[in-house]
This record gives sequence, C-alpha cells and structure tokens, in this order.
Amino acid sequence: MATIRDVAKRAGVAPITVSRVVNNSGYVSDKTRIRVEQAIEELGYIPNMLGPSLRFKQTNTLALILTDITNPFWTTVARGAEDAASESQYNLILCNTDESEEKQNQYTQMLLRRQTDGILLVPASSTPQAVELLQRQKVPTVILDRRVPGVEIDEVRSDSEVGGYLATRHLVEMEHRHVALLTGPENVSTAKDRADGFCRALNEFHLGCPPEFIQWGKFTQESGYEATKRLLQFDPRPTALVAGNNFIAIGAMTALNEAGYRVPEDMAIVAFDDLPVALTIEPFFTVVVQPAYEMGYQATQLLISRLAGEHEEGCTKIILSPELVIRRSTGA
Amino acid sequence: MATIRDVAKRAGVAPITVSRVVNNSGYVSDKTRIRVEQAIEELGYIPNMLGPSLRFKQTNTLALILTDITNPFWTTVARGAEDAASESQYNLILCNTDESEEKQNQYTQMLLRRQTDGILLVPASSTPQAVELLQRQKVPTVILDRRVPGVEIDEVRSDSEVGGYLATRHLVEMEHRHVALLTGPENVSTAKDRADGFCRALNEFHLGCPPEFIQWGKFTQESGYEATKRLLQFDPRPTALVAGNNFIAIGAMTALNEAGYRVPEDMAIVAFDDLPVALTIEPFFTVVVQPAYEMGYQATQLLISRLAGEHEEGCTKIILSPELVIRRSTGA
DNA sequence: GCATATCATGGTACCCATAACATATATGCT
DNA sequence: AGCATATATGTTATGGGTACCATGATATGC
Repeated sequence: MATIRDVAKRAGVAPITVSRVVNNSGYVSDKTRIRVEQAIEELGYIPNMLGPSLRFKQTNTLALILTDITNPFWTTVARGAEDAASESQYNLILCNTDESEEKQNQYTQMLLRRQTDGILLVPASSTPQAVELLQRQKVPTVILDRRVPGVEIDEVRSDSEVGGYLATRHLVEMEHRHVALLTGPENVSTAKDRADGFCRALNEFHLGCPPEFIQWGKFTQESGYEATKRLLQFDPRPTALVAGNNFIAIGAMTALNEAGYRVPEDMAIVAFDDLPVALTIEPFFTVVVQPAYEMGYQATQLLISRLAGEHEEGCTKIILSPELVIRRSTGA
Repeated sequence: MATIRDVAKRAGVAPITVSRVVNNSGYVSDKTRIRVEQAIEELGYIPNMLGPSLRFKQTNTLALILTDITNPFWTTVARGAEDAASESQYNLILCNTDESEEKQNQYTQMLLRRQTDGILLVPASSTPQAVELLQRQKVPTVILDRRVPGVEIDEVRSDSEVGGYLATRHLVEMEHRHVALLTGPENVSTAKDRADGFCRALNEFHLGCPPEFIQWGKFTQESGYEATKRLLQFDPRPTALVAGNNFIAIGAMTALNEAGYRVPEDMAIVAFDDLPVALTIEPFFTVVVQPAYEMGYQATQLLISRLAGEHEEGCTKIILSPELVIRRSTGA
C-alpha cells in the first residue's frame, strides 16, 4: 500500500534517501536513518519489487518446470533446487506440466512474460520447441534429467543408460533369462536410455532383446499395471521386471498381487527411483537410486553461475551416476 | 528482448496499436493487424507483464504457502489449488516452509514485495504474526487446514476434531480399551483438534483420556517412530494407535516391526490422510481421509471470489467433512 | 587558508504496457 | 447536406524504485 514516496514525505526526505536506508547503501546520517525507519514502521512500508524489476530487467526469480509434482522423486529434485536458489537469494517458482507438452509451452510463455531470470526444465518430451523458444528469448536454461536431441544447452541428469544396464545386469546375475522392461514414452529420453541400457546388458549375456519385452507406456501406476498384465500373457513369461520409475513398479506389484504372483519368488523387480523413507514401512524394492536432490541442487547452481555471467563458452553437461541398491524384491 | 516499441516501429504504427492487436481489444483494421502480427512474429515479441503489473497493481499471481512439499497430502492440496487458479487465469507460486515459522515469515515478506494478489496459507503454527502482516497489507488471504486463534479471516479446512473422534470411536468399537494418539505439535490446531476428538470419543465410552497416551511431536516419520517406542514401554501398553498423519503412521509401523509387534493382531492403527494409490502396493491403513484436493480447490475459489470483490461482508469458513475408510490395519 | 576527500541529500530519467483522452476518416440515416 | 455513429489510429501520463549525476556541508591535510 504505502510507497517509498509516502515514507519519504512522512520522514521529510527524498525517496532516494528512504531507498538508501532500506538497502543500507550510500551515506545516511543516523538522525535521518532513525526518522526514516520510524516512518517505515508507522506506515508498514514494504518495497515493491516490480519497479526495480522492470527497470533493471532482473526479477530474482527462477522457475522449475517439472512433469509430476505428486511424484516424490520430483519433489526431492525441487527441494534441491529450492535450497540452491535461496542460498543465492533467488526465488523459485514451481510449475507442473503433468507430462503435457501443451501445459509446458503455456508455462514457458507465462514465465517469459514474467521476465523470469532463468529456467530449469524437465522436458515433457523430446521435441525442442520450448527449448528453442527459451534460447531465442535468451533466457538461460538448464535441462534436467532428460535430453532434448538437437539443441546445444546446459544439462544435468543422471545416467539412465547405465541405470538400465545396472538394473538388468543384476537380474541376469540372479539367473533370470526372461527379463522385461516397463518404461515411459518412447519420446522421453530417460525411457529410451533405460531401454538402451536394458538391451546392452541382455546382449552382453547373449540373451537378446525381444521388442515385445520392452513395454513403452507412461510413468504412472496405471501404465505399470496394464503393461504387467500384458506381459503375464506371454509365453515364456518374464521372470523379472525392470520398472522405469517408482509408480510403474507399484502398478506392477498391484497387477502381480491380483494375479497371484509373489515377488520375488515368481517375479523379481528392480525399480528406478527409491520411495522416500517417510512413505515406506520397510524398503522392499531393489532400486536404481538417482541422486534427485543433487540433481536439483547442481542444476540450479549451474543456472545461477550462468546468470552471474561465469564461464560463458560452450555448454556444460553434468551427468550424475545412479546406484543400485539391492533389497528383497530381487530375492537378495 | 523485443519491446512493444520495437514491434510498433517495425510495423510502422504506434505502440498502443500493437497492444490492441495483442489483446484483441479496440479497433484495428485487418491490414494493420496483419502487419503487426508479422512484426511480432519476426521479432519474437513476448509482452512484458511487469509494466501493467506495476501500473495496475495486479500480478495475476496467487501463492500457496504450505508446510511440507514432500508429503503427498499437500501436493494433492496444491493440485486442487493449481487447477482452480488456472481456471481463472491466475498463476500459483508454491512456497514450502518445512513447518518453520521463520521460513513462513520470509516467504510472506517476499510475496508482499512481489505484489502477489492473494495468499493461501497453511500456518506453520498458531501464532498470528504472518496473518496480521497480510491483513495489515490488505492482501486477501485464506487460511488452509489449520486455525489461527484470534484473527478474523477466511478459512477452509477439514474437521479435525470429528476426524479424531471417528478414528478413535472406530478403535473403541473394535474393543480396544487402551488407545494412544501420536500427533503433531501442540501449537498446531489440527494436532490439537485431533486430540480433542480423540478425548471426546474416549470420554463418551467412559474410558478416560490419560495425558501420557497423547504423544505430541512432529508430523514426521521419525517423530512417529520415537513416540511409538515410548508408548511400548507403558504398562498397560496401548493396543491401538491413532496416527496424526501418514508419515507418523509409517514411523509407528517401523517401530512396531522392529519390536516384533504385528499389525493389527498386536496393535491396531488408524492414520490420518491416505497415501496416494500410486505409492501403495495395496492399501493397508484404516484412514481418516481428508478431502485434500477439494480443500485446495475450494480455498482457491474462495480467494479468487474475494479478489473479484464478491461478498465483502464478514469472513467465510468452509469446513469439509473427513471420512473413515476401514482397512486391514484395524483388523476389519 | 585553501585544496581535496568524505559525508549527506536530492532531482531526473528510465523501464514497459496501456487507460484515458483526442483526433480523423468512413459509413449510415433522415 | 448534415449529423450521429462506427471505425481506426495516435498522444500523453502513469506506476515504484533507484542509477546517475549534481549539489552542498563538513572534515582533513599540508
């Protein structure tokens, strides 16, 4: 409500003097400072950021566009991003696309209209539209977790190919000969990369990689459920599953329970992404753990260093290593 | 990058004409419109919201300040809020306080500096500071889920007292005579209200409400774990637990498993807040379901109707009803 | 005693989009 | 023809904070 001019009038000074008091910049005598502080107190003055933001083209705002805010994996990423942002006095806006490209493009537009300083993007798909728009508008952007082929841009992700490989190799080493993969959409790089790692491991052991054992779908529980029901029809049926994320793994479990299959006796499962401790009574799934918090934190640090104008040349790719944690769902 | 003036120059018109084309307002001839649209296209012009926001004191932004973004209950609330906001062309900023009053006050300040149009607040505690600041600055605010005593303000919440009552009565009806409550901090109204409902049910059956059977703590897994370990020392030990939220319930389960107690045979549990389907293999906990999505959605609608200047008089309290869903953790 | 540095305060312009008002032409109707 | 209305475009002022520059007062140095 109250503006810097109201405060200035009340304290009998010029607006710029109030500004100096508020920002502790330049010279102000103690006598004046006290008068100004009193006026601020009396009027309940809170500076309006929009003025300076408009003038100096800096909003101190970053945005994280992610695909599913109900998935603990992403809220953990968001935590990391949030922490890194607030350490550098940036505020973070969270945008949830529900894996929809349309929503993603809407949010991108909105964030540009708001003059967001920088953007962390988890692309809903491999199409480069949104990224190209951001680059054209010269808004520093870091791509998180997923690749967008054909664009030169900063990236922070975990190595999904290696993750897929580790998961699959573990199952093969547990003597499984028919391993299937339940994963996300083919046009999402992490789904694709996990499939590549899956095939690499199978080929390494000369087991081949039958296409019907790779079930493309969505990163949802329903998708995992449906894909598992399909796989159970096959002959020979798979004896082990690699689930492309935590939700898919849950869906697979539900389908297996319904059909009377026990895990790990009748079917082993490795899942991507651990469930948070706060939500698990006792950890059951063997998982490929991706460093979610780290990913958010490092991506944000990278983005902020770009905004500070550091290391201009080229673009940076940070690839974090996933880790296999063996638990009961693979019979260990 | 490009401003409305750049577009105007390129199209050979005045800035206001570009504005009219962009906003589809006022009269523009087809010939001019086409020239302007072409210039917009060529320059990749995206309007800068900050100008109008500054001028008209409207940012089309709402904020949801919540206490724990990793809890699916709150992300569901956020979903509801997000949906209601975008239906009315508002954008929603998510702020996570981690139950810390300091963080809450920091965010409140920040949102005021950003001229946020309205605020949805889940208060970290019962102290009225933040709410009073918001009221003083005349920013329309709706309090979500928790009460703040002593302030007149719009509220949307579910009836925690009734929830506590339903949970406890169910346990008593299952012949439990020693029922304990694990809940959050005493200065959070939902924790307090759940305890009140808990006592009401016990008193109704003349079972009394021993204070040591009410374990105040935090809404976290660790807190539930610790409190359960304490309760297991008591003689007579409780045979049934009411967990103040989903995280506490998980912590209790962990402690019980470790100590070799089976649920529901040795200990029955009713929890507040269901776990999302996508995260549960098969629902196990008997729960008091609170309408999370509804709460976010209705609170946001209420806030938006305030912003539109509707029904000025007094303040509105919307109290939603919780529902008991009986499952295996109480032996049903 | 005067030059120079330090301290203290203020005026003006600027960022961008658009409401409000002004102007000008074209069309319709009696 | 003459007036009212519709169509089309433009000018100016506005909002809040602060960088930049200007000015004046006081202190310090030699």
